[in-house]
Amino acid sequence: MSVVKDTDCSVEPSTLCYARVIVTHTEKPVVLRVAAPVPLRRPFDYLAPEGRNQGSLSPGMRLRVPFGKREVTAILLEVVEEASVDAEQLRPALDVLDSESLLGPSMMALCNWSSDYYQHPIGEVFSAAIPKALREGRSLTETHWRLTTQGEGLPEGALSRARSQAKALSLLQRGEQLPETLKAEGVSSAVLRELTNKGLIERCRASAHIPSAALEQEGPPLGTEQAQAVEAIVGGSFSSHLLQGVTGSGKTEVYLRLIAACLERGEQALVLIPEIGLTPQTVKRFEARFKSPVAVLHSGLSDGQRFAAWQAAQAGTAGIVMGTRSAIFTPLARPGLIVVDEEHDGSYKQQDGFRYSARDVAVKRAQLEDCPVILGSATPSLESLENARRERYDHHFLRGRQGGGELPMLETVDLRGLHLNAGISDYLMAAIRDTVQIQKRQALLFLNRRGFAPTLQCHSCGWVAGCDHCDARLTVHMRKRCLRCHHCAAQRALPSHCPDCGGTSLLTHGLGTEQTEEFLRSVLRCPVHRVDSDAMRGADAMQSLLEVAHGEEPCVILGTQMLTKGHHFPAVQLVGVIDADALLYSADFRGEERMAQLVVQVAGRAGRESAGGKVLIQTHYPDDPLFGALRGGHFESITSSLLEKRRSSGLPPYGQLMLLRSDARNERDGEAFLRAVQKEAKPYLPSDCQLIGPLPSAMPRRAGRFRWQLWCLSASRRGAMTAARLLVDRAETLKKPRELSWFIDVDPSDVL
DNA sequence: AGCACGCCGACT
DNA sequence: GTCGGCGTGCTC
Repeated sequence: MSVVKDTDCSVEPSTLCYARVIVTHTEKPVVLRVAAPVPLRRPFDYLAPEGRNQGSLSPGMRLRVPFGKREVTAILLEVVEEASVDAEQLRPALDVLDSESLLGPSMMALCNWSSDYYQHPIGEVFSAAIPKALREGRSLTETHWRLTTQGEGLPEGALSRARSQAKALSLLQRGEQLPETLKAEGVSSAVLRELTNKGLIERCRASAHIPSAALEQEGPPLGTEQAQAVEAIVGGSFSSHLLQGVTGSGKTEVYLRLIAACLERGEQALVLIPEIGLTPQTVKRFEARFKSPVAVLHSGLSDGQRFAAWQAAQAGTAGIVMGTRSAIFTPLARPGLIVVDEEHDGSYKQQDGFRYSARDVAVKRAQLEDCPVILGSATPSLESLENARRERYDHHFLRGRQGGGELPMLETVDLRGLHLNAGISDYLMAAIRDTVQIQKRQALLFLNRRGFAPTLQCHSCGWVAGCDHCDARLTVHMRKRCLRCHHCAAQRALPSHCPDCGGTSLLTHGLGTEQTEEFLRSVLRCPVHRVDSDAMRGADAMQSLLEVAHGEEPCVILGTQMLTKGHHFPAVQLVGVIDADALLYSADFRGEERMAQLVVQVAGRAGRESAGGKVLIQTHYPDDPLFGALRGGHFESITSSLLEKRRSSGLPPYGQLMLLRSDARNERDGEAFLRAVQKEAKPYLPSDCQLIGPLPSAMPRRAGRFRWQLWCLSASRRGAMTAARLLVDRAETLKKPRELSWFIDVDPSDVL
């Protein structure tokens, strides 16, 4: 088995003679295969550090290793017998940073699977699973404080003259404590330092105590369907479930019951929620039910907060771990349940770097952890519906609304030939007036375009304000008196005359939330609130809006996509979709699916806690069968007809889609590169895969770069995987212009 | 991604 | 004569 011959060593530098020592002194050579924190798709092999016995090494430990001219923290993937490179090239690792694995076998398997499935560098996958502090080589911090043996031996009433110190000691007599807990009791860090100097207290790691399964409060009684769903899902081993229930049907209560059962088994629950759904209310509802601590993970946390929540999950001290997309890679000491709420939501797909779908990773993880996974939605994705149809998922329905609310009536307004004011027909206007003035309720209007107008044009010469860096028009923002590109950072002052002909008559075309807001303000006496990313800049803007929405005050709430994400609007009686057609015009093959989901989601905001809600959808195509189905409340018939279209075109979920995308300063480089990849890959492509393109993106130039894509559509998963590896391999080997970049997007959420 | 080495232009 | 521009190549 020895791969290093004696003769090799005589000509090698002294450090490499170490290799021979290891090889000749152990029965089997020990090679440590690691993931280095670099964007490379291959692992690196090392020798064990000097004077270290191999028995204590397990995958998921961090190693300090020499890497080129520098030192990095790498993750041990596996211990193998034979290196993938010549033994002379191996260098010994410098140190092992952990006494036990940070991740455990199932998380290691998940990371390896993700790296392979999404064809993303393994080192960057681990960056999603291990917090920055640990990746930078810091040790698993001793987060808690406890009494030393000397501290434990103190007599009753010791240090009574130092009041805070005595207070700290009495708290610690109950057991170890977090510094935050002590601080809340009035113990400062100065006090802790003094006690440390006296040798009475010390830092320690949290003992792996299992959090209490006790309830803070009982839940409401379950309806029949809820009880059936709970009954069917509850259990300890792998099973996957699609929980489909309209807004207000009580999906959350089903999750809460299942989490309670999970905690009772002494296990932890992982709950994923969409990006914008992570309101303090969501967390509060869970915290109000359980005594067990909830660890929260989202993008707004500092490194320290993230590390603390990660540790609580990993050590098992948090019973519930709740977070957005990236939380799916948080290790759990005793996983027992995974919930993906609003599984259709686009924010589960990461749109840059490591382009994973947290929903799909969640299903894989449940399988590896051997626990149940629930995907919940009022409007499931076609992928999940198809999985349910194929009986990969158990399909549970919640049809009734809790608390007696009825599903709102849905009506289309035929816009053809109608006079519009800021996009609003007289019919919709009358409904708004009736709602706020007569009924004294709230109206919610949806318009998926922010700004005042999407186009500015010169009336004299026809000039149109376009972005210098993108193939896009600049949006007029009246409030800030500027023109902005919604696709890059470009922004400039609103011109007073045409830059081409000097004409002073500049017209706006089209409609945005600012304009509709202005119009509504001018004709209505009640407050009009605009909810879009411009108006919701401040940290508490959303908070104060939600306070308004939860009040009884009649008002109009006008907003973009933001409105559809999980918020409760109990006093809303009328929902208006101002421009449903714009949603249908999408160049993406998921346009209709998105539009149907959006209408149903936005409709779900109406009359949630009152009877007789109404939904008006303005469109020029009221005869489209999609609207017919929406009017009839037949979401199922929409999805089955959309699935039929997907089947005939071989698109997901009937075929697997991957895009090789390129991005270059030069207009033609990307196309040439993708064409070369295609030519190289074609002879080796699995028979059930086809390459389409290269095609320019829907917006070919964006932020000064030209974007192209090569489609790969595969009939089988196996074929898709082979093709993905092939495409990436060819793209990596082919020489490319230096400033061209490329990436693969497996299961893209859009093809724009 | 870093971080080297490497070969061509304006400076104390 | 050197400081430094970023092109190219490698990391077990």
